[in-house]
Amino acid sequence: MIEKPTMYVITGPTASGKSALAVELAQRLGTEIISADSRQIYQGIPIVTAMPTAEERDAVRHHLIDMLPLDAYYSASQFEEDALKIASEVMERHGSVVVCGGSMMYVDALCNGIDLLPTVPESIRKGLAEEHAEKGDEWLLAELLLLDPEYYEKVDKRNIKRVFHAVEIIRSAGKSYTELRTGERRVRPFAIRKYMIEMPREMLFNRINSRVDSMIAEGLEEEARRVYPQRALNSLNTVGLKEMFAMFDGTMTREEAISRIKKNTRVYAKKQMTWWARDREIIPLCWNASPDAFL
RNA sequence: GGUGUCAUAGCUCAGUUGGUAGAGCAAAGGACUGAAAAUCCUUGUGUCCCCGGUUCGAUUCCUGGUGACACCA
Repeated sequence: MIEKPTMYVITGPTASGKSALAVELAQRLGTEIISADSRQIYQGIPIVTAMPTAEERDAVRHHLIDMLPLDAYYSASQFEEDALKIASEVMERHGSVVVCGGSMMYVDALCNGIDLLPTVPESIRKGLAEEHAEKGDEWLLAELLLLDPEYYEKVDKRNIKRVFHAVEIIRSAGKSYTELRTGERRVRPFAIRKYMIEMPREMLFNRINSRVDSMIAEGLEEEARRVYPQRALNSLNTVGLKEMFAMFDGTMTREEAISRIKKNTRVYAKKQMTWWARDREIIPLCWNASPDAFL
């Protein structure tokens, strides 16, 4: 019996040391890295996203980073498709692949699959946005109740972004969202070992704070200023940039902006920990574990 | 040394015409299936500085103390 190829997934809260560990592991396995990061995939924002360094990228080949223009639309589903394709190529070459990233939904989409929904045409999204702006949340909720009463019951009605999304999906597909949302898990033709780096919270928060300070020292402000004209883009709705934009707009002092970045990064790290806390397949990994722990 | 003001949640402060208290920030917990570093939800017991007094009852009023600040010497 031939051993199945293995995908090693390294997740963990931001600033827990995923990238360095992934590089070490990939070197030991003689394989490549696929990034699962919804912001590192974009070009032009290497500082705020803590992109792998030139040395790391020279040492190990990285996929799905630094490749999309900021205005490109991307999603967890597209990530699933792209990452799967690359993963099978890499596994064919090397027998294994390392996935590294902190975007929770991307990791889940790759490991378990995500429902096949229609891509929403720009015209439908825009049209709905205009209608929503004009008629308000109540109207949008009524629209969902009409189109899909079952999902209407389930959805968090105060999270209007979700309501909006359901309606645009229904309009694009001509089917109810409930029909499309099967939640089915896909079985992958390879083994998956999913790890999460664990670190005492105080230590993690200290690392986050000092990482923000070094981002500032490396020129976060200049990076933010360069992309400021495009600030409405989703790719730039990101911790570290939105606070800088507020500073440029004069609604925040420099000092406030920096401490907000630290705070919001801490909140983000907590969100990641909450997400993976209910993942039964995740294997906790002590922050100072050596790559031997995997083999 | 004298006079005045203040002392309430980790921080900044509000408030109780005497019936043991609440905002912002900080912090904590959670949701999540095609925007996810997004989006959304929930959580405030604290010797109301200390000792006494008045009162059925004091964090609130009064005496004294301690500390901070301001002004006068």
